[in-house]
Amino acid sequence: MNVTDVIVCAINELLSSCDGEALINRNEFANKIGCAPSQINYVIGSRYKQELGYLVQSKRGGGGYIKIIKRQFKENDLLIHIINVVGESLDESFSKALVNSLLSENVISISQAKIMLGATSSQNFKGLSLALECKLRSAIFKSMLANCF
Amino acid sequence: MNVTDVIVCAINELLSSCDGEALINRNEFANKIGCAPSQINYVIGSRYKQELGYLVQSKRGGGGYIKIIKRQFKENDLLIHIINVVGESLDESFSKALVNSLLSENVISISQAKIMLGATSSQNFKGLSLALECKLRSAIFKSMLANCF
DNA sequence: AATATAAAGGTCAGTTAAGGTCAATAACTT
DNA sequence: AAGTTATTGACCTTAACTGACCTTTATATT
Repeated sequence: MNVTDVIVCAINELLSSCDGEALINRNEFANKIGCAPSQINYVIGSRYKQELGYLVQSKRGGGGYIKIIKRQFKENDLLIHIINVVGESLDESFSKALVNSLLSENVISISQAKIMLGATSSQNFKGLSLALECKLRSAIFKSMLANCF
Repeated sequence: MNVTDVIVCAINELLSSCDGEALINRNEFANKIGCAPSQINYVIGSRYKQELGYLVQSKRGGGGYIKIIKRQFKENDLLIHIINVVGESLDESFSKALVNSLLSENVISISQAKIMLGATSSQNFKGLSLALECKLRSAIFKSMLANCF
């Protein structure tokens, strides 16, 4: 069994015993497992992605922590589906279309839609290459959806 | 819970029980909390900034005090204030503080706040320089606010 | 009135305590 | 052999906290 798997097990156990919220101190946790602290980041980055329904929050400095939250999506599987449909790149017109379709299906409200359109507007990315713009838009779009519910 | 959080709680309690005005004697207050007097300044400086809608007044010498006043914004004034306050660069922690401030003043709803937090999360900007990240966040943040109403 | 002293609050650099990133390497898989 | 996944450590950023020293103000003394 990989160290990575051990970490995954430990986090999952925390998640299920703590109502979907695992709160850890990175150093202490790494020490208990017996690995480098940075491996905790590797595991979180590779196994607890947004598209899998997880949210990760953290704070540095004194009293710092990492929090992993498992989302209950229920009937909003549509969200997961859309998050998966959006790959690593998203252009403005497709992003607009997605927002409009979410709106017309009443998954999001008009005010939410407006914010999303603002966030993904190409105006925000002036000066960047198109490839970078689309990559960022994809990350931002998925992040908004994942955080939204 | 950090000492800083204890101080924040104590100040917030004073603010809400005293009609938006917290009046303290620094030494006495620090003594009650159990910290160095200068930590009070640290907390005020980092949590009760003018940009977040607070005014801080103080007097030294005998009978000295520190007064923290929570500004009351009318309607869209807070919105205007925030758009003005955000320059060409915005780091994650300040952006979070601004969103929370909009939320607590009921200028935006919780679901709007979540979308904004998702859109401005540093996770979206991995691989970029800090300077570019903050520049983009500023553009996105202002764009969301501008579209929002 | 001028001066000295005491009683506040302010500042800032330095310390400690976290978590984040990334490139290099090792260990699997196919 | 090539490609993917795991693992690490050196270096970075952020946050909390403190104490030595500074400035301001009020009050007591001469």
